[in-house]
Amino acid sequence: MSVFTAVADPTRRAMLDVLAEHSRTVTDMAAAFPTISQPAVSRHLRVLKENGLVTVQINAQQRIYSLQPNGLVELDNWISKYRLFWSKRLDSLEEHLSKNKEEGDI
Amino acid sequence: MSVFTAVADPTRRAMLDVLAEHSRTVTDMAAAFPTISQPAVSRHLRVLKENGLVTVQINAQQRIYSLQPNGLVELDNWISKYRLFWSKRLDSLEEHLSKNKEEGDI
DNA sequence: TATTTATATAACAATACAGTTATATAACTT
DNA sequence: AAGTTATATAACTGTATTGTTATATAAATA
Repeated sequence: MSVFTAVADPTRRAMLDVLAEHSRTVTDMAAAFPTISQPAVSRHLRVLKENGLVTVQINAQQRIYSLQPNGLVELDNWISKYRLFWSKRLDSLEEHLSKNKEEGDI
Repeated sequence: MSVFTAVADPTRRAMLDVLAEHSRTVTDMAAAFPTISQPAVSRHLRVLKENGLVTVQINAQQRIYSLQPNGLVELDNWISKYRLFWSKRLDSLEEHLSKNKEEGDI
């Protein structure tokens, strides 16, 4: 699986959002996602871990999961190829707008 | 389906790469992806279109697909929330490195 | 030591996804 | 008009994904 697949799931994206606030144990995460079972939470966390999106610290029986956005850097690098395209598009829009500013005919 | 799911598929990401060079007809795209059938190509293009990643122009029987990275802007906005995190991490790494520069004990 | 707490894994069911072949649709060409 | 070209859709298959419940594992507590 890739980091693209990892963030394709809306529950996992929500989990990253929650972990962005602060690190949490599995039990805390399960409480934050009451619509799914604890095993489902555990498996989502495993996927996030396997893709470098979270790290785990052991504390007695607890596992404390923390955001670790390494995997997102990879995603960001991929997107950066395309960033050029939308800045181009915005440039030509701006150009168009400024050209037609006086004419009010956008 | 979301733009996250749209780019989760490696074939669709490759298609975006190809379209980033220049716009192409479905036949051209099918030629660029000889391992999958034309209907499969058509469906991938449909998914990309539904998620604002490509646009279509009609020319007789041909459909000319072009890169239209609107959907990627959405993805980029989502990531930007986390960009803060890895710049933080890099900052503390840099801090650590400069602190220990003279000591050679990274 | 027996019980409780915290988490992970196994086994399974339902759904989603990507691919296939066959075929429909629409426009151009002869 | 008949045939060809370009693309999309339908129907189906295999596999992946996500969820469930039951259970295993390991550490803390009584």
